[in-house]
Amino acid sequence: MQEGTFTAPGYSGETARPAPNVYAADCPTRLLLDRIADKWSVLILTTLGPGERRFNGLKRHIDGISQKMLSQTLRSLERDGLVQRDVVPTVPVSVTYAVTPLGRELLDALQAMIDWAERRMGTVASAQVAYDRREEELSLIA
Amino acid sequence: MQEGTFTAPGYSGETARPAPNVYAADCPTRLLLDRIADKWSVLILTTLGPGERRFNGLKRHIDGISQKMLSQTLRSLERDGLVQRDVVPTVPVSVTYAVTPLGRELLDALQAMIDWAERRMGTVASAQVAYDRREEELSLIA
DNA sequence: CGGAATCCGCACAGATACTG
DNA sequence: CAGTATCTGTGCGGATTCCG
Repeated sequence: MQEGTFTAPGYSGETARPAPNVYAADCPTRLLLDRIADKWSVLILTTLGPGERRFNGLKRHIDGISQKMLSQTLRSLERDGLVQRDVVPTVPVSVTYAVTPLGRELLDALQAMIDWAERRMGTVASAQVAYDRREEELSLIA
Repeated sequence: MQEGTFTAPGYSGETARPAPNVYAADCPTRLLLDRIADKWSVLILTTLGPGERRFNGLKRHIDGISQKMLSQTLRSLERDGLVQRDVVPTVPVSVTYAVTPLGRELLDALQAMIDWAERRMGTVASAQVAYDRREEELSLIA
């Protein structure tokens, strides 16, 4: 087994405890975030959105990803049923990846977030500049 | 300054290079993911969704978050213009956090993803079990 | 109450080399 | 082409302590 395998936090030793609150650590949103709130998962999904791609095709398209992280994240997505891996036994072997129907659903659900990023990341960048400038001024007083 | 300040990757030494492709490292989606694709940002935003909260109120509601990460992530969200911090000079001082209009927009955009998690994380969990069982069988053959 | 400062482990991510 | 194996380091995130 390779080092990082994206295992769930796994609250195993929970034998009849207070159970803090229901929003808690096992709410669906947190479980989802634990899986796709990383640097590459969403990028891979969106890249596969228009159609299937091969390993090195993905690697070329997603600038800066290492083959290790690509391989690792693809396996995680495959395990979660979001991506399907198909091996075509040519010589040399050719492997294609595609989003599953479940992955397509998630991709659709993520689209609003992606659209927001296109529209608003400029505003966010401005907010940062303004914030940093205020901080700068405050530190000059002291 | 505290240790982690969520600075951008910062491609500084890029003096006239090939510039791989346009999807690249500075597309809006990646910039957004670099900021909110962490363990706590989305959780804090959704917790602030219904209305403003105080520091320890947030800490109590988000099970498992440490003071450091709460403080750090709140500052990051404030810097990005997504969350507003208000200090009420009572004794002792009371500080409230609320989503800004920009943060509200993002929250709305994230809602589809959250809804999907509610509906489908069960399916994802099943897919994992099935995947792990297949892997188990394969390793038994070898 | 609402943090800041410090210490520290370990998981994650990158680089490199090798394989079928 | 499509990966795995191994080494290494950085920084994320937790625990603890202290402060206005």
